[in-house]
Amino acid sequence: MDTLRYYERIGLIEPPVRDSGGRRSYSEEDLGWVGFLSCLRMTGMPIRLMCEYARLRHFGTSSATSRKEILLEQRTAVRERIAELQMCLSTLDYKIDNYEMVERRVAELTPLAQEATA
Amino acid sequence: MDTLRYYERIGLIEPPVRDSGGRRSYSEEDLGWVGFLSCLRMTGMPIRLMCEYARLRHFGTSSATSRKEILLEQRTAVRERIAELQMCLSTLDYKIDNYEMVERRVAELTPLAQEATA
DNA sequence: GCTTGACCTGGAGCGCGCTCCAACTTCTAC
DNA sequence: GTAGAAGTTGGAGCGCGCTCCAGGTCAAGC
Repeated sequence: MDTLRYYERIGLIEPPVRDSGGRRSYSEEDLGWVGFLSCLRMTGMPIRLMCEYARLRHFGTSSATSRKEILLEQRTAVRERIAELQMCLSTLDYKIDNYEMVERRVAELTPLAQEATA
Repeated sequence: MDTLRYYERIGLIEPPVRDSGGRRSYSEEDLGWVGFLSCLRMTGMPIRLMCEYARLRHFGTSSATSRKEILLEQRTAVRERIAELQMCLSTLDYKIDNYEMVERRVAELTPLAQEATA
């Protein structure tokens, strides 16, 4: 909510129509756009670039190529990010395995320790 | 570099030994740890949690389980993040396809437009 | 009529993760 | 020996993306 107003302020979304009481009333189209925006945000696209994309929208099909360009770059970035995360994932797997080995070793020693303190 | 000093200040890495001139000289072990830290950062783990993890390291094997716990949670988070990114990826694919269709449609119309202005 | 609660406004504040600064020392090359 | 690069320090500053605040307006329920 605060975020929507923030997006509106920075020109990321068009001011929606208001109801009789002056409240914002988002159309289906607005909501679709907001949904796409949050998708872009999730991919880590900086707000600034999203603003650029939003600005281009006003020019209709004549800006289609520029907008596609932005999305293509973002897609590449996302793919790289996924690859990066998968690398990290295998590092995590390795570390976790290590800890499990440590735990098993400790489990082997514990009964002895218990005897010693018995 | 500034980042390493920052990490040192907040206790994420141990102060490394210094050379004769007072400069930091990171051991292989230091570097390994730093490497793992940047892996964790890449996964989006907040610094605060990394500090907690670093703190636990001091207790040796007795903290193995807690540390494993942290890594397990992070692994889950990373997997979810990857899934999320893949969702976004297909949205991007869809949008990009759309733009390509728009371009093709424009390409079909352009020759006519050229004739019109000729 | 009156409370309550959700929304409105402009603007300030915040948490994160660095990143830069000025002033200083130290090593390196010429 | 001297200039310049590359480190050192504590501390301030910054960009991002919200998020909260005080004070006001409006609509609905009792």
